[in-house]
Amino acid sequence: MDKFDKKILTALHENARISYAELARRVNLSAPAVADRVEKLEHAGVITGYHARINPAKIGYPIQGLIELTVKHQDYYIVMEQLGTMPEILECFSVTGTSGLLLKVAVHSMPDLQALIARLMQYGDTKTSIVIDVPVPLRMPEVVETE
Amino acid sequence: MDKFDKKILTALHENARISYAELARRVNLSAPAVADRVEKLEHAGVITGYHARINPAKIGYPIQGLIELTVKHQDYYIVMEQLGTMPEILECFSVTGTSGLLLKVAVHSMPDLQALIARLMQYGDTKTSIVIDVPVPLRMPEVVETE
DNA sequence: CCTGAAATCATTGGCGG
DNA sequence: CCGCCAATGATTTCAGG
Repeated sequence: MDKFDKKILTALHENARISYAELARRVNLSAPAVADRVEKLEHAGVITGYHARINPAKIGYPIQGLIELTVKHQDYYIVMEQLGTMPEILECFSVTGTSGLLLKVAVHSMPDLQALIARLMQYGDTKTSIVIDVPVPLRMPEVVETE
Repeated sequence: MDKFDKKILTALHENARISYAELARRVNLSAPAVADRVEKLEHAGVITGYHARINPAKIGYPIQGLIELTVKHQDYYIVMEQLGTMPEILECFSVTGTSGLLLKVAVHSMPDLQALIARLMQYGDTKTSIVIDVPVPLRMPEVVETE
């Protein structure tokens, strides 16, 4: 993980669709060299994917929420299975503390949010917040050069 | 937003680095046609970016946390400014409820987490959870076809 | 939205540090 | 091991229909 890898990660985090040729120009290496490094970063698990970021509000999901779900321990695996079947759930974190799970969700309407909460309440207590704004949209940790 | 746009969004969410040629094959359109549609989706704000997903644990940030920050109202804009200067903060949501802000953070070590919390406590009460696992890594809302 | 041509890019193999 | 160069095949892009 040197300064080249650092620049590669930064550039691909900023725009994952740039060509190897363009990436090569930005980091001052040849295209085969950067392609090689990118492949190594993928294989090492540093880069785990490339994703288009889609604005939920523009495709019919104007309401985003965060739901803390306090699951009874014996239901944990049943819940995890169920979460996979609910398309409104965009992301899920298993966390320490009483709640156990934090879900990021997007829904069409308030009644839909209510229905989702009702469904989740089968598995434990819920505490819901509505997302008003996302002031820091997405950032990458500062890469620490090694070796 | 028809079935072609839906397929385009799904494919680019799954892998943002595929070529227009490959995308064209998957949706049964020509490469110029898909390139045109993608540009329109970007310009319409449906696609807001393409990002490499980087595993924080592999670049020196093994600990991820979620911090609820209850900001005193008069400090809100000062806090927002400060958050932009803290590289450990990966994402920030402004939410309803008492806490007001939810921060997703990644740090090198527990002492670093403690230091970050200490810094944030200047601006309000904090409640920190450690992320144990991310069972649903990232999903896209189901696209609803219109027109 | 498609086709087709020209420019650009990706990918491979071989060479040199 | 790592990166560069060169050549081939694929892709992007633009024109015209």
